[in-house]
Parts: sequence; structure tokens; C-alpha cells
Amino acid sequence: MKNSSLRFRFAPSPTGALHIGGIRTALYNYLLAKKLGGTFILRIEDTDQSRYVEGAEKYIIDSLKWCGITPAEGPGFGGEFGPYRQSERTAIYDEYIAKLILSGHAYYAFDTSEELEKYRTEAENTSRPFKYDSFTRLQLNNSLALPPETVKEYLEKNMPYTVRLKVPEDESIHVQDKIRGEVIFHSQELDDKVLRKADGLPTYHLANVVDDHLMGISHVIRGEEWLPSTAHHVLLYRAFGLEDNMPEFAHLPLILKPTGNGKLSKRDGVKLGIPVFPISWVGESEESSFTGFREAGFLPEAMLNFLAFLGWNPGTEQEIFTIDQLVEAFDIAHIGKAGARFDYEKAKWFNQQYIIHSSPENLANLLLPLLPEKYKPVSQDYLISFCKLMQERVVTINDFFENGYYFFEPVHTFDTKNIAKKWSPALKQTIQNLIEKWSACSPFNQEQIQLSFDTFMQDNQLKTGDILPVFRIGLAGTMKGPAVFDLIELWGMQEVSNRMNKAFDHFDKTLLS
RNA sequence: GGCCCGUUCGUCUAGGGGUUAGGACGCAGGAUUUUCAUUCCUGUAACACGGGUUCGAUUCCCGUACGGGCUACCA
Repeated sequence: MKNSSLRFRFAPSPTGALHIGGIRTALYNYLLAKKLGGTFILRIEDTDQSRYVEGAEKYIIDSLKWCGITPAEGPGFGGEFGPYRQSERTAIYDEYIAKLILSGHAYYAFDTSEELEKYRTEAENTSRPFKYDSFTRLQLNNSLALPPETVKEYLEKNMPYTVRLKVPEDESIHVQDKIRGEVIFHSQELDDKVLRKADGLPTYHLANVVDDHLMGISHVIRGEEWLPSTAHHVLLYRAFGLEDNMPEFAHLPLILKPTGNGKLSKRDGVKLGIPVFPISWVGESEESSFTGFREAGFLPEAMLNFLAFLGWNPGTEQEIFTIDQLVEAFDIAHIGKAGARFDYEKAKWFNQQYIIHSSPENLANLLLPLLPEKYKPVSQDYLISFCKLMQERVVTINDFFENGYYFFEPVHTFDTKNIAKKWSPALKQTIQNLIEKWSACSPFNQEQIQLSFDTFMQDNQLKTGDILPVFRIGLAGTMKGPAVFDLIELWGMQEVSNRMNKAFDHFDKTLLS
């Protein structure tokens, strides 16, 4: 079902870490491309050299790779429509800008940033704020207002200039948005956007339109913050004579802050102690470094599932979707219009569900490289058993070690208050007897251990509640965790005996004073 | 300020002219469990407001309020 005419792009700027809003945009593009048999493309929009951040492009690619939504075309991924970095395409943009000037759709402007800034502050408190548009451009320093000789002279003297779009005076611009329907803008409201900056590089608007066209992009799916400037983009397509071949537009609702007002921002993560990035970003200082979902112990599939539902739903009551199922179910029609608040609790729930439904083997493979070095080495089988016992008791991957460290090293904290009333040195002999009885279990498994325990309790007229909690604390140090009999089966009697003997000393010391 | 977009439980959302307004997270209670967790059950809680249109509006239209975005030689 390959359809080479359906091309979707994710076009981030390498200005630092990319938060999950960007990942969601990438995901939606990827999902649609896969579903429709189209192509998912990565384009790096690095036209602002002042905001360029070293390593940001690598971060974007690493993030996409971790998520498993890798582009079929892009820098480092090949493709016939490259280069895929805008900074490597300046000659192309110049060509298109020249066309626009020739056809009268764009003009040279010699006003400096300082001058424009001055106009703006002067008009700040008036009823009509300064805007570079059809009302003001004839009073400004540009090739529309200046005599041709002066323009020629300026150009020959290499005077710095920008190129601006000549927005028509009185036109309605109709944007067809797949999510919002028809959105109408009036050209009087639009300013003459800069197309080419004084440094010779294009602005987003020009590069974006040229590249989408040249790269054969059929669908532009991006955040809602781009909706207002889409009017300019339509004007550009029109100026190039490409209006009939414009891509389809879909503007996604924004992801909002977990609390408070506004859209989700980079700072929100550290402020609330939650990840808002896919993977960690190491900045120059601590303030500019962030942790990610990966470091917080999330499975990429779970994060993606969570993200997919922030602004989209399948129209059914199913919530857990594999990537393949998302590809199958995804559609633009079910994308919402309103901003969606980021809900970390829900994200954790998705992750928990994914861990519970993963195979222990799979989890063991994930955990193996994360095993702290101080832990004694363990076999693959042991790790698998550990995962089987713990997977219903964790929310993140990190919880495995946080809650289950005692599978790999001696108990370091005994939560003895739960057995304070039960403990007496006399119990030691009872426990020794029980351990001896267990040693005879054959086969040595959880069922037999349980059976043996039950008869022992009956024979000695003891209650489960008197003995088992002592074992729990003795073996694991905590009241929380897997069934005691499962631990015993996994560890064997020698280990159990060692642990209990160590615990006895501790119990005596802390509980008998 | 101007322009554009939006508004269903606290949160993510389904729905759509006549419904007991459905699900999920969270929270609360209960069952199961030697603990914790899982699982299951129950409960909690919403159509922003005001006008129309209509026999009937949460659903359609218009206002208002509120929220969001844009308003740079940033993307």
C-alpha cells in the first residue's frame, strides 16, 4: 500500500531539547504516514543561527530513535529530496526569493532592526501599533518607496537588506484546516513578513513553504501556534503559482501546563519534578539540564500511547494501544480542537499497564544494562524471576531496583515496627524448625512450601499472622512486596536461613530494649 | 490592544436536537490477597453563561465570559 504522493514531515528547530509536544507532533505525522502508506520525513529547520544549539539535532534524532518513530528521509537517513537541513539549502531559497522579487510579490527593505524597534515603541500606546504593512510600507525605507536608482545604489553598496513579502491590500485568505475547517484571514491584518533576513538566511515562512513544495509534502501537521501564519504561507504559495498544489494543513491543539496557565514549557518539568522531555538533555548548567521519560523509567511505547491520547482518541473505549494498533486506529477526524493539559498521573498509569503486560523476559532484557554495579551478578533466569515477581508492583522501570534492591544485596533497612508486637526470641526456634521442615520440601516450589507451612502452623497451633510478617521483614525488610513463599522458592533455604539469622540479631537489638 | 482558535466530571475524553450524558486517570469505599500491588465491584463528579432557532437544545446560530495561540530580521 505504498503511496509515494503522501508525504509527512516533522520539522523541528535545533534550538535545544525538544519537549513532548514536539514528540507528539512527530508521532501524529508518523502515524498518519504509516497508516496511509506514505513517507515520514525529518527536516531540520536551522535557519536561525543565533538560536542554534550544538547537539540539538542529535538530541532530536536520538529521541525519535528511542521512541521508535524513525524517519524514512532526513539528515543521516537518506532520501532523494535533500539536503534536509535548511542551512544547506540557502542557494535554493535565494532562487525562490529572486522569483518573488521579479514577480513583484516581494521587495527589498533597508530599514534596520533599530529603526523598526523605534517605530514600535513610538506607536506602543497608540490605538494603532506599528506594523510593516500596506499602510506603512510606502513611508518606509524599501524598494517600493525609494526611487529605483537609490535602490540600485544601496544594493551596489552592499547595504544590508531584508526581503519582505508584499501582502496584498484587501483580500480574504481562506485556509482549509483538516481539524478546524475553514479559517478566514484578512490581508489588512497581515504584516509584510520578512522572507530573507539581513544575514542572507531565509525565515521560517519562506523556507518552510519552499521546502514543503520541493520535498513533495502532502500534509502539514504542526502545532496550533502556526495557524495565524498559515495565511502568509498561503499567500506565498499563491505568489509562486502553487496554490492549487498546496499541502493539506492540520493544526494540532497545544499541550498545556499540568497546573497554571499557558502551554507546556521546558521549565515546567523541573518546577514540578516531572519529566516533560523524552530523554535527558545535558545543558551547560544544572538549570539548563533536564531529565526525560526514559530516565524516569518509562517505556517508549507507554509514553507514546499516553502522548497519542493527548488530543486524540480512537472513538472507542480502548486505551492501551501498541504502535501498530495506533497506526491502524489513528485518524485526523478524531483529533481534538482544544488544548490538552499534561497529566503525569495518567502517564504513569500507562507505563504501569505496559510493564504489567510485558513478558518477564522482555523486562529482564531491559533491566540487565541498568543493574547497578554494586549488585552481585545474577543469572538471566534469576532476573526473569525477579521481573515476574515485581512487575505488578512497580510503576516505572526504576521502581524495580528501588523497591526490589533486596533481590541483589542484603536488606539494609528493616521496617520492624510492623512486627514489634509479634517478636520474641522464642520465635527463633519456631522459625528454625519451620526452615528445617521446608528444607525437606520436594519438589521445592511455592505450592509445597505453602502446604508445608500450613501443616506446620496447624501442628503448632500458630497463626499465619504471627509468623509470616516476621519472615517478610526478615527476608525483605519491608511489608511491601511479593509473596513470601515466592521469595523462598526463588532464593532456596540456604539464603533464607542466612537472611533470617541476620535479621534475628537486628530484631533482638531493636525490639528488645 | 488587534487578529485567530477553543470551552462536556479535578484531568484526558465519547457523544450529539429527545441519552439514566458513556469510558479512562485520580480520589473514596468494598471484595480477593499472609503484606504491598494487581484484578474485580461500587461510589464521586461535567455539558461556562445569556439570548435566539425549535414541540424540544448539552448538541445548531449569535453574543458574553473564560482559556489558548499569534502579533520579531524566533521557530
